[in-house]
Amino acid sequence: MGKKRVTLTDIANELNIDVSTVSKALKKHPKISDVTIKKVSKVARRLNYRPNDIATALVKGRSNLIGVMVPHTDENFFASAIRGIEEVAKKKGYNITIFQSNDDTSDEKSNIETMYRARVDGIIASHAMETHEFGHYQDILDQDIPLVLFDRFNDAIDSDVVAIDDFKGAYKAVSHLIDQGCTRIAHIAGQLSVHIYKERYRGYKQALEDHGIPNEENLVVESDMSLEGGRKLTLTLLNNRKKPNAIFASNDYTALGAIQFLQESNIDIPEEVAVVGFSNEAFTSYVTPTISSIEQHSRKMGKIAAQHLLDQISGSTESSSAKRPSQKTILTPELIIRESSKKK
Amino acid sequence: MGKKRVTLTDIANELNIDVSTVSKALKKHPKISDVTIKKVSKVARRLNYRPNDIATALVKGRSNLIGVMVPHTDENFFASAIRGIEEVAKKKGYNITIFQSNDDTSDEKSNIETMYRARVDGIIASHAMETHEFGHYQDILDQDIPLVLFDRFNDAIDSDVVAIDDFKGAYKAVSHLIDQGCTRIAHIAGQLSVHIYKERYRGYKQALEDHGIPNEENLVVESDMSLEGGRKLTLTLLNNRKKPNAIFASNDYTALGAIQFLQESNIDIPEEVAVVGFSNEAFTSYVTPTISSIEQHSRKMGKIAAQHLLDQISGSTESSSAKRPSQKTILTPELIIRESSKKK
DNA sequence: TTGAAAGCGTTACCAA
DNA sequence: TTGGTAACGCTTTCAA
Repeated sequence: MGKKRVTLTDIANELNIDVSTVSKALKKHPKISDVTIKKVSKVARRLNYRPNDIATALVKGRSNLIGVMVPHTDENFFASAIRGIEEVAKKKGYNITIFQSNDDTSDEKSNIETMYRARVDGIIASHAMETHEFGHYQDILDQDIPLVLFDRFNDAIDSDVVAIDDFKGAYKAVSHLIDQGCTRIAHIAGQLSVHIYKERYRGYKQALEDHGIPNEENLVVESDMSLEGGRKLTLTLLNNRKKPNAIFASNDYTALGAIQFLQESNIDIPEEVAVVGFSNEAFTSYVTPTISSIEQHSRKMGKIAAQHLLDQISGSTESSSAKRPSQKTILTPELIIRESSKKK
Repeated sequence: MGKKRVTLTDIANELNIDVSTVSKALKKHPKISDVTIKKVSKVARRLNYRPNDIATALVKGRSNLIGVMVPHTDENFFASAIRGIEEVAKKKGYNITIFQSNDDTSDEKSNIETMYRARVDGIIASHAMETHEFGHYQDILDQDIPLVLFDRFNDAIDSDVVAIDDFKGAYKAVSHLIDQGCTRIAHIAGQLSVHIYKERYRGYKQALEDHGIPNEENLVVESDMSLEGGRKLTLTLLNNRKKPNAIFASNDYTALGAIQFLQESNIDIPEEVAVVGFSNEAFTSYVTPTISSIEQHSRKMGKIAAQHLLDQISGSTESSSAKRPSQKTILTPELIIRESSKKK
């Protein structure tokens, strides 16, 4: 049996005063005399009293808990977003509890259910890759539970959003390759049913068009975003009659796969084929050659998401009848140029 | 104002029956008639009722929450340990809430305070690097709150422990280098005041001794565990009159720094200097040359830690008067041989 | 099979 | 300045 914890009642009994007095004394309520405050805090310290936040949450109707759900906690991007969220939330006295969907819609639903039951004060989420129906997110909004979607979101849900401009990121990457003199630029895309990958593909096409380079269908391949996928698809691309002289990959793992395959084929990087990835994973600056990539500002994204959520929470506490319009923050991605695309 | 949530009372009023009946009906208590159960669940579904876990926690005295504290959530090792913890905990209906100490003892203390106030049912933690006084952990034990320390622990605290055998890991790494014919093996150590780094140093020395290789003081340097530190100290090591022909680094970042410096100095790896790191970070298999390292089984560590904690929790529920002795699980690390140390 | 009431640990309101 | 009491939403025990 867990040890019996010290309660306000214990302190009250010890001093022969009322619990309500103890409660007020501990929070230095102005109507309580200094002597009482002193007495109470002394006993509280002696008994090693710690408030029971669960009881407080029940009466206040607030848990001071923020639910955070991401596809995978151990992916660099999400881990650092979570870190950003935590920094901001903690400063305001909120704790966070973390859930992962494993990119599985039914896990996602059950996580939302759990958060709801735990009466979190708000939810920050990045939805599962395979989620295409967003009723469970709409339910959150319908319950007036503050919600912020980050990185992955969907226009069907009118919530706050923090994301980067994937279109612009891709546009920058491809324009840079064109600057370097590349003329036949291939694209290893992600599943085009997914918003962010579609946007990256759009940015790729737009950049080509704006620079008067024709868009060739067989220079675009769709991958599963794995390193192995990057290798295989690079082989496919090199089998083209007219080989590409650059590859823009939708993430860094496929970019790395491409680079490995090119190296094994004795193709010079970046002179014969230049490569740019996406996400700026830590390893891009460790490998040889270092890989040019797009920085997504994950930590900052997390911070902003938390900020939006806290705004909503404090907004909903006030009885402002007007409904606050949802906030959409789209960050500008940054191109980091490294060896894999910088020609002499 | 957040929307008013549906409660048991709402359902009871709707049906003109008592809350207690509703409560029992919803959990299909055997003494409640099937008709009532049907009626109740129908209304519950219609009103979209969700139990308030906070209220339940208050009356049951259990929060179903596990507190997890690590130095940094965005470090690969910890992120994947957390993932392991979550998998196991969730299966048993526990949620986890995550805290990071930022390797700062005062953050660590305040996190413990918060967890205590939140009435977590148990704590899994890896202590801050700079923590050398463990009273705040002892407090947890004194309150009979289940505690498991993982990876970083201290003998001053008699808690459950899950860790790897750092001594053995280092021993394996160094023995492997000797097998490869290396005779002058340097060691880039971590702060030797920290248990795990001290153990790795011990393993290093023991391996040398067991193979009849003299231990030379100036082949051992202490680093801050950063990539940059690895580079600088490799320079120091190469300045020795008799240069080393192998380096055993206490983590993968310093190993990578060493490799970069060796490459820039046109020293062949592994023929002239072989390198082994520690932790088996993902990037070790991406870089050139791939880096030999020691796998620490972080995910598994997390799973076992959670298992130990759940054992403690269920043990403390039973009124078994006998105090359960603390469980120490020491995993055996695994040597992963890659290009940086495998000679032809 | 159902109901009534007490209680979990706090807070908040009104009365003393 | 302090005390009493109801209330938060649920579970549990005992009575009906």
